Formats: sequence, structure tokens, C-alpha cells
Amino acid sequence: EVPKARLASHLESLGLRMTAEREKILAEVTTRVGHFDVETLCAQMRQKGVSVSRATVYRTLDIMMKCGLVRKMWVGEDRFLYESAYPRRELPRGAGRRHGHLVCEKCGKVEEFFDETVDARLEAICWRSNFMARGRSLQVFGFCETCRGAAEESPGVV
Amino acid sequence: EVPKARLASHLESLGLRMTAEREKILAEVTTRVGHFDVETLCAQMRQKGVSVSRATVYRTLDIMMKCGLVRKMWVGEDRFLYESAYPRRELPRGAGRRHGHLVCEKCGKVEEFFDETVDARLEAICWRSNFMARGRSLQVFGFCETCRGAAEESPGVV
DNA sequence: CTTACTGCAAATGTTTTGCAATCGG
DNA sequence: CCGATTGCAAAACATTTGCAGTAAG
Repeated sequence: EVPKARLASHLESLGLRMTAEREKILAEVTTRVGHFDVETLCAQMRQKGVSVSRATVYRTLDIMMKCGLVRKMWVGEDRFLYESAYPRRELPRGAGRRHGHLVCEKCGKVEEFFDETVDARLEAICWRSNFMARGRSLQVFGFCETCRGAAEESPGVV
Repeated sequence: EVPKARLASHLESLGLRMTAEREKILAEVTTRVGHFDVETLCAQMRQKGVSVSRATVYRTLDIMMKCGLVRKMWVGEDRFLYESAYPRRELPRGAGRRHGHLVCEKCGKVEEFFDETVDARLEAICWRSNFMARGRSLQVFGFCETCRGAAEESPGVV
């Protein structure tokens, strides 16, 4: 309910409308656990018989990004994933909290991590530069536990 | 000279060849200060009378990424920038060192920042997850000092 | 009723690729 | 000489947009 209210108020403040399609997409996104891409989102909605055109999905995700309901992240190559920015109780670690990702370059797995020290440092850095932060993107690329066997020499520098 | 040696040995180890085009691109990239995109790189090379096709630039940057001479970063929307990963003496802060970026969403300016605490934390996180890090991407999006006046309400959460 | 919204298909812009001619070792 | 490399133009790709019909308020 809360995310819907957030979206509604954002739409209203811009003179936009709450439509059936936007509600469908919001429901799908806030229900979902973990990361997803547009293709998958569309496919799974179609599978459930909830049909929304790809164009509308893009347009809606853009709106939802602007009001902080979803985040878009780059996971290398030309891959982008979205994730719900709204914390649900099923996710004790808090989907809405600031976090980074460990992206496996071999299997594509994305693992989240949380670190308050990093958060604090970044805040301090922004403060020092008089920079008003609105969001961030923090990815570490490399090989996950299961894939690192297959990894060559590679300097393990973060 | 060092970057050239690095490229050369990488090429050799893969049975690839050091060509005039690759040298031209390498020279341009390692000479350059700061971030750049493919379009700009091509334009400026053309301007200098050094002609290399766009396709070759893409192919070469890809090779140079694989041997750690350049990095590719996402700066929001569909914008990507590259940067030399090789530290030159003209850049006291060290272009090759691990760092993050403050990306202004209004004027597009990109400012670098360095923080050893962040580096150390990320290393610890990877260690804990048994993740073999090879690179990272750390961007903070928001408004820079000069643009923040124009910024609306926005929660200043990193 | 007015104006935003949707779906479609066409357009976009960037990055990639097939291919014949070149060039490096 | 053999095979990698290049430039070109075409292809591929995800994302965006114009438009006419539809729907929210």
C-alpha cells in the first residue's frame, strides 16, 4: 500500500494519472524479490496474463525511478537490472537500504552487500565536495565463489 | 612506454598483433586527461589527422579493458565514459588508483574521489563472500556544487 | 469533455558483425 | 605466406517516439 501511495502522490504532483497499467507494473515490481530486467519483467507479466506493452513498461519504470520506487543498475556489458527500492518485510536485509552488488562476470549472479562504513564515507565525501547526493551505483565485478576456480591469473584488485 | 608494454604482452599472450591503429588509440587514450566517450575520442583523433574507424576503436577499447589499461563506467541514462587506468605523473591523484565518481545529473560533470576506507571495506566484503574482485564501478548521482541551487526537495540519501 | 495514456510500429543511437582487402610477423 | 586486422556498411540491440484510438478525472 505504501508504494502505491508514493506513486500516486508523485503522479498527482505532476498532473499525471494513476492507470490500470501503472498499477499492474507497480504490483509486479514491488512483489518481486531481487533484481530483474525489462525482458524478464514483461515475460513474467505476460505469463500471468497481465499484459502491458513494453513501451509502457519502460515509461512506467522511468516514472518509478524518478520517485524512488525502483533503481536501475549497470551490471557490465550492456546489461541493466532494476530492483525495487521499497523495503518489504520478507527481506530482512531491507531491499530499500543502500547497498552494493557483487557481480559475477562468469555466471552473471548478483549478490547484494551492505556496509554502513561505506555509506558513512560516501556521505562524508559528498559533504566535502558540496555535492547533493540523490542515489548511487556500486558494483564490484569479478568471480563468485563457485566460478573463481575457472578464473585465470587476474590481479585481485578492487 | 609502460602501457604500451602492457598492451603488447597482452596481445602476444593471445596471439594477437600490435598494429598501427592500436598504437594510435593507445597513445590517444594514455595521453588524455580525465574521462572521455567513444564519440569524443574518435572526433579528436580525426581532428589530429589520426584516422581510425569507429569499429576499430570499439574493438581496441575492448582489448584494453581486458588488460586493465582502460575502464568503462556508466554515468546514468545511456551515457558511458571511459578513462585511462594507467597512472601518469601529471595526475598526482593517480588516474590508475581505485576511485569513485560524483556524477552531476544536471550538468553532467564528473568529479573523482578517492577513499582508502571504502577500498578497504570493499576488500573485506569480497573476502567475506569468497568473491574474487577484478574491478569496480562506484558512482554517486546527484547535483554538483553549482547545480544544487536548481535542485528541488529530494532526500539527500546516498 | 479535456488531456493524459496506451499499444503499435517505425525510428533512434550505439555497439557489433560479415566481408573483402590489407598488413604484421 | 598465413592469419589477424581493418574499414565499410549492414545488422543487431535495447530503448524511445509519433500517432490514432482509449480512458481517467
